[in-house]
Amino acid sequence: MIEDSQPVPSTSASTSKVPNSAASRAPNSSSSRAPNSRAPISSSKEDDPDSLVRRLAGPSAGKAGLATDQSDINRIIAEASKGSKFYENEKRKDKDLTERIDKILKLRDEVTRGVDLAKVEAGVDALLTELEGKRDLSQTIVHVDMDAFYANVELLDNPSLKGKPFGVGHGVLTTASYDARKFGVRSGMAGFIAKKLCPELIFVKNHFARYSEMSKKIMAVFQRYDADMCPMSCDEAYLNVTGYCKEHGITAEECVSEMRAKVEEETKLTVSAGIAPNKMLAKNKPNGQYCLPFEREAIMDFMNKLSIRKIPGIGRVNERLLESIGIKTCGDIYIHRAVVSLMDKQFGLHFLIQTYLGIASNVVQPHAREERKSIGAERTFNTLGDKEKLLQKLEEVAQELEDDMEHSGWTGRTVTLKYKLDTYQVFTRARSCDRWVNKKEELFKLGKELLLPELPLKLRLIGLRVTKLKDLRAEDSVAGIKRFFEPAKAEDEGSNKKRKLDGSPQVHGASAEVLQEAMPGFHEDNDADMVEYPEDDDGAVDEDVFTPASPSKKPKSKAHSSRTSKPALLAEQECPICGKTMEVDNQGLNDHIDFCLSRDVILQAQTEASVEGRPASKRKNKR
DNA sequence: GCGGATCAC
DNA sequence: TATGGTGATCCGC
Repeated sequence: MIEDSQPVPSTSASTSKVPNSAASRAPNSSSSRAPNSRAPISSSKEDDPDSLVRRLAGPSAGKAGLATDQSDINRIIAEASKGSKFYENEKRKDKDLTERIDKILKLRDEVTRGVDLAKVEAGVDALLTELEGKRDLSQTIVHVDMDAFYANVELLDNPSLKGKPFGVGHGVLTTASYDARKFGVRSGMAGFIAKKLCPELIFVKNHFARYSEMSKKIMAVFQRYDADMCPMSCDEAYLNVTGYCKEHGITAEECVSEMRAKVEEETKLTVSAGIAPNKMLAKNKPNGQYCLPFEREAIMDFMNKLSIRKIPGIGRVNERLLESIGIKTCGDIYIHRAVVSLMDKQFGLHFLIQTYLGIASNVVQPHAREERKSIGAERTFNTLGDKEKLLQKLEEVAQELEDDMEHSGWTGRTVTLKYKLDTYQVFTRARSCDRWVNKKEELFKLGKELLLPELPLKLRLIGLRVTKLKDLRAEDSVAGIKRFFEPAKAEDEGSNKKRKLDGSPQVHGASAEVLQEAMPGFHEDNDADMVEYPEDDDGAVDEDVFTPASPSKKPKSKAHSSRTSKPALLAEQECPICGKTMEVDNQGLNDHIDFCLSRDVILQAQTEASVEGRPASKRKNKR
């Protein structure tokens, strides 16, 4: 199996601005712009820069294939945002990034001056050959994800929504139905913006308990095809079906067709799948659906046209940085390999070359509990400036965190306070201590010590996170408890080592617990296209991903009328998630479960990057 | 060890 | 008229 390689792009640079200048030699190629769009006709010069308009469209905007007329939609979004603090913050970030790019370009000019690029390219070609030798086409990796998961579950439960544009979620949408997506409505979009794009838009509440229920069914199906399947969220997973196909004497396509049919049969929900020799290719669903020939040529050809933004680890920032040196597609990486090589620190040569070759990790393993690095809670609220009120928010967050840590069995040594100003700027303040912390009073006290010196501030978010974790369920509980009372010192790290690869079974933990832990966080994702998968590339259109917020706990709730319609049927019920018992009716229990699911749970997942190289990003930013 | 940044989901 | 939450990683100090 191939381990992913390295770091990725990153940034950094010196300062100042630079008139692009020579550049290596920007060959036209795809790096040049679409002829149409960029006419200098940008009438109003004080218009938002193109980069800002794109930024305001949200993280998902660039990721999906989206129609080419996206610019109109972006305009509307930018217009609706204008003047808000959110907008100003985005503008600031866009400006900072633009400056950062100027520095990079200047650095590039310095670094390439008088250099024999052909020679540099020759060196890269040697690396290329070396990496090519590591190509592994022996494994059959599948990436599956549900089509518009939340929206389709809602559709299942409320058929009258069929054919109508609707969004799931309140202030911010967790999902947009296909009919809403036609208007440019996306998950993660603020409700009022969505309404502007689509006045007819219907808002539907989230029903997390339902999604969880369906998710379990789906995952159970996937697991039949790969016991080591790795769930990435409630509607997405990677599988290695090499063994299954061999055992049953079937092809990957047959296997996946069958699996998809099973999911649909058992849940009435549809699932998209990509089959390829590694995770990156599978996720990009070559040809929209299904298989890409497991051959070097086909893979190289596919990669050549693939937008750099589709590569995991390349987000909006890295996309712009790479674009600034002429790299928009993976094929462009080769064209500009000399510059990438000379600026390895900034861009990550190894990672990019691997990406160009279409080589990535093909290791699929579920995430182990002991890989967890942190646990936290945070809450957004209407801007507050009053000290007492802020402390109250902090206390609430501390309580939530305690509940979570207790429920999941963790304690830790370092507490980090996070706060967001009303300007949307984010800051963190941390403190490590000598004892293990997981109780509300401790969390609150430490948080307070970190927050008070910063006041006065006007905040819109407060969060707490604990790191340097110790697993209170590791080993036998006796040792775990014993340690809890011992002074926190570096030695114990044993519990956090990865013992996952030694084949030992998943330690113990109640089966219910294990199941819960395996349940990934919730978020809606991907556009899975509203169409059939086109023949040509550009088939699959991954869009964005949005993890739902916890249910808004209306702090104000004046005229709350809930009392008026309290149904009968009250009964002592136990929440399957947190175990708490309460006297409620079914609706009440459901609401509580929704609450639990939305804030609690949370996958241990995610740690995959540390196991297989990740394309992380390294940036380097001053200030 | 801390703080800022970027990213995935 | 209200632009999320959880977790990870990397870099520079």
